[in-house]
Amino acid sequence: MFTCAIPYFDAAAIAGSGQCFRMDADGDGWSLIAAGRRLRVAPAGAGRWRFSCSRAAFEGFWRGYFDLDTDYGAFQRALETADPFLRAAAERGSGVRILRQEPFETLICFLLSQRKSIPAIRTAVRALCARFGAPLRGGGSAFPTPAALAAAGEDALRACGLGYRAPYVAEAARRAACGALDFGALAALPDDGLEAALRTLPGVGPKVAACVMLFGFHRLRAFPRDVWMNRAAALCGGDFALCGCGGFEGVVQQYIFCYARAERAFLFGKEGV
DNA sequence: GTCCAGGGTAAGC
DNA sequence: GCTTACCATGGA
Repeated sequence: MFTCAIPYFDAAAIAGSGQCFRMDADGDGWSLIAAGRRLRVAPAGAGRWRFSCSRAAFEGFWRGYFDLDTDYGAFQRALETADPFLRAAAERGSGVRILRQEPFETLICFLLSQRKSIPAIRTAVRALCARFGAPLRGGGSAFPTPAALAAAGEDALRACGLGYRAPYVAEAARRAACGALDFGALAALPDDGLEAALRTLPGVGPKVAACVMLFGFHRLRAFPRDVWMNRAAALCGGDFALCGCGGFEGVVQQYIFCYARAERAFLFGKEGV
């Protein structure tokens, strides 16, 4: 066990942010599996959080995973002078962090996310991990390796609820397994080069590419445009006033996403979405 | 049963 | 260039 105070960190906000799909409510906290490691996080009062790992594991892995060395206070301060909508979003979304998830897992999750609800995505990801991921001591499974998914076959992927997205996942897994898709090389590319490379994959369009860039490669300029962004932008005269947010547009997007979903009735009317 | 979901693609204009 | 059917299936 390791307990510490963390500013601008809220496990509930992260679990509901839609950037990860393996963080499950568990009693008064949350359980998750990342990079083959299991963790439970729970509030410990007064801005403190309790992690079910050693201090060494926290410092060696989870600190980076939760992006705790990035100053989100600076993002919050920069948004204090933004327009009222972005200010409200920043206040509501404070505590969200851009996780440093594995690129392959992020790619697969957002490939299968298209035209799916978040609960449905979680179900599909759970099925993939249960059938093709390596079991972990103490329960649960790691996210499947590229080789495991490449060998699965499209029918077995469909059986996990992927539907017409099964060929997309199969092809991405094949390219990753054979090395044609080299995540180390991708990480060295500038933003535009990375986006272009991702979009050579079938099933990867502007939105999925932006999600993989933001959540899998920590490119904070990426701004995924989904149905929630379009709805929210319509309330802002067509688009957001992101001037002043140069360099962390993706963080702002997460704030807007959390705000729009949490306040959907207030923002869009009770009979809307 | 109906409707929609963290979209992408290909066909048609 | 921009619009439009269509894609499978789980959840609400």
